[in-house]
Amino acid sequence: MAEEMLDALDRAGVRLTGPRRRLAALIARREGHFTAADLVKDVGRRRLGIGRATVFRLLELLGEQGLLERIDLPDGSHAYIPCEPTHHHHLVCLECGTTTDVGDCGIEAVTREAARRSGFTIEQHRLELFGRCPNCSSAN
Amino acid sequence: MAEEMLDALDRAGVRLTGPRRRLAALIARREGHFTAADLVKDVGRRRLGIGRATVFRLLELLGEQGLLERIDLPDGSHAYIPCEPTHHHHLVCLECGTTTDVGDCGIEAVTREAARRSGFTIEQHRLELFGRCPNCSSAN
DNA sequence: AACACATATGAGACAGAGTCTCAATACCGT
DNA sequence: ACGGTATTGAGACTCTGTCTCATATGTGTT
Ligand SMILES: [Zn+2]
Ligand SMILES: [Zn+2]
Ligand SMILES: [Zn+2]
Ligand SMILES: [Zn+2]
Repeated sequence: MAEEMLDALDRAGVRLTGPRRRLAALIARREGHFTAADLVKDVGRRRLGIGRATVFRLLELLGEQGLLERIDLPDGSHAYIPCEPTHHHHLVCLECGTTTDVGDCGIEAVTREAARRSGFTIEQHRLELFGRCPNCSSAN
Repeated sequence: MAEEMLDALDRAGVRLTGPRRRLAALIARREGHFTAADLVKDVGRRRLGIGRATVFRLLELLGEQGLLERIDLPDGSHAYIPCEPTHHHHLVCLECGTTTDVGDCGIEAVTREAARRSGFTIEQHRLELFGRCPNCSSAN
């Protein structure tokens, strides 16, 4: 998982620096979604001495490579999800943060229909599903 | 449109104060989506002397009443759209900001299918469609 | 292995969004 | 008109994210 990110960075032609390697490892060991602040806290806790700016820079880079997707939680804050670089959507557990990928399942048909009705040209869409994962559902 | 908001506020049991009336009027005359900062700027331009905090407080109130929906633009910033309080989704023009409502068009089926596959209990979802409105499409 | 130079880094300043507190004010039922 | 309570504006504050710039570190070349 960390290797995957580093490979992608290499392919993208950027340098494989120490901070980037350490951050990739931190991201790889996280579960579910996380915020930039979470990562910064991890860095602090392990005294890695990596600057805040560097964390944000890497998040942006990985986002561009499609390995991280930024979602907007219902409370308005931003979170990241490690991701395959193909188009798909996310199911986010509001309790434990676990996420699952969801294939398009017919969304394309919905956007086509919306385009037809409205006359808009649709260029991108964002679908986020929130709820409880099987674990958290049963352990109510 | 402004009346609609004021009625809803009245029904919600909050006071119909001067600042709220003036803000409702400002919101009513906006077109397309707008940010909190846009509203604050409007207030400043017209020297209405309404504090920033009051603007945010009203946006939250109207959101709770379902008359305003907060969306997350592709660049990560938040914007508001005046809205009917029934569940639906938005088509946002990336060029001029125009928005159009879209009924569910089959989204429910998509969420049901996603729930079945993943075992999640889905509680809410957010679908945002971005593109160009008929005007902006033709005037390329 | 050392070099040269572009890229990346950390610190901290900065800008913007949104929240909070609190004394002063304005609404609204009586 | 009055009184109690909800609301207000000001400004402090917190948090997110960006920017700058002097320094450090990769990396292709020798
Ligand atoms: Zn994904
Ligand atoms: Zn869960
Ligand atoms: Zn709407
Ligand atoms: Zn348009």
